[in-house]
Amino acid sequence: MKSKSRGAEIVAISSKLFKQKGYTAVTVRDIAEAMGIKAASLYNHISGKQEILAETILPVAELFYEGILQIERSPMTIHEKLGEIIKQHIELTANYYYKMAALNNDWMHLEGDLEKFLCLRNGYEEIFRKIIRAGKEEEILNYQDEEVVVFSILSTLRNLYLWIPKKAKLDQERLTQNLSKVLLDGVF
Amino acid sequence: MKSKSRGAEIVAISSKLFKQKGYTAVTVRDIAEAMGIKAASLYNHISGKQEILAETILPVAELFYEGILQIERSPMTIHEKLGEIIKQHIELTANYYYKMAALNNDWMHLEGDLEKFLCLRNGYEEIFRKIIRAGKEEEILNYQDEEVVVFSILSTLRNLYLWIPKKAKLDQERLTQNLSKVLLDGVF
DNA sequence: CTACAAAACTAACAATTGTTAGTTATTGAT
DNA sequence: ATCAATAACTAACAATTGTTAGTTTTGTAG
Repeated sequence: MKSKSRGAEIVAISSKLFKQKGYTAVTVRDIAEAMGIKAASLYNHISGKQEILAETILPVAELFYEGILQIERSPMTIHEKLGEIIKQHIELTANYYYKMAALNNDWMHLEGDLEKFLCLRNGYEEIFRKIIRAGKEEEILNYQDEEVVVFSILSTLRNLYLWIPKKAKLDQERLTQNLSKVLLDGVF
Repeated sequence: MKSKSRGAEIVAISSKLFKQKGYTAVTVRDIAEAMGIKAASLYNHISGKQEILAETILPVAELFYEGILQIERSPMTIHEKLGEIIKQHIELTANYYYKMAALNNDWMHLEGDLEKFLCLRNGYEEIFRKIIRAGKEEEILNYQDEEVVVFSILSTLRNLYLWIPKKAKLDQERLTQNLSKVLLDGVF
């Protein structure tokens, strides 16, 4: 990334396009047109299409990982930790929902940084699972199958990017409360 | 689709590739190689790449829609209906998880049949929402925000395709019970 | 064995892809 | 006003894309 602000602009516009059609279906000419310049001019600011993808995905993946690390180490109760995890997902998704689409759907097209991404993703899931497990051991949570719980909560949180943009009206605090209630307490 | 069984083979193999990389990143030469033939030979059986995508997505989308129509019309309680919806998702996903990936991630690349797909998808969601709403009106379900409930349950069900292949050991009936419990009753 | 249909092949096409080279315009500090 | 850096441009490239035309192989029914 040669310049700073112009490069970030390219990443921002690209992630919008990635959300619509996916990384592979977006051409550098699409990106250039959305920027109002010619395709070749992009290369004054970026080293290639791959760099755009990496810059779209990795910084956000790192925010998620650092966030859950912080939560894990803090002296909160299990209940509070789960609430904070949900809150972090909502906050980060509200700030980066275009990039979240690539993070969810286009990570497999990372070339140089695929391994690093998988470390972050697996690390995140591991910590989340550890908290869910501790909840059962402390007899705070009650479930049959750990995998089902981890899968269903993470599925919902990872899909927030599809949904949050439409619900900007519902403020984040209320959404955090409502979603926590549904995910943790159920609806019956 | 000129022949029947060979065309279905192409669709089956293609959907496996679509799950790994997405429709756009899979070339007809990739598909041909996976079939053990040359790219041009595919065109003895299909009219084009688009037809493969449509044949991957639409039949399964129709199964989902017809299934939920059946459930809606049946004389079950709300509780039973929701259980049946979860069960249908698990069964169809277990049978078609490769195709489910395209249904979730590549539907926007449909050209001729995009509108038809969107009707099926929106119709499905509408019926599901109606059942959730009826549950509250009959004071069987208890939640703050209808949209949050619809979103979180459908997110989990739509992500099953990422997860069911690994859990073939856990039989479908037990999974249906466990998932229903987690989604509807929560974990606290 | 022959004949015919089904299904594979080779070769090529036009269009599109990401990227590079070389050049011109724009901008901001001295 | 000058100079250097920044950022745009035009033109072209090699590779890859989906697809077509024409030909040969394969398999099966008479």
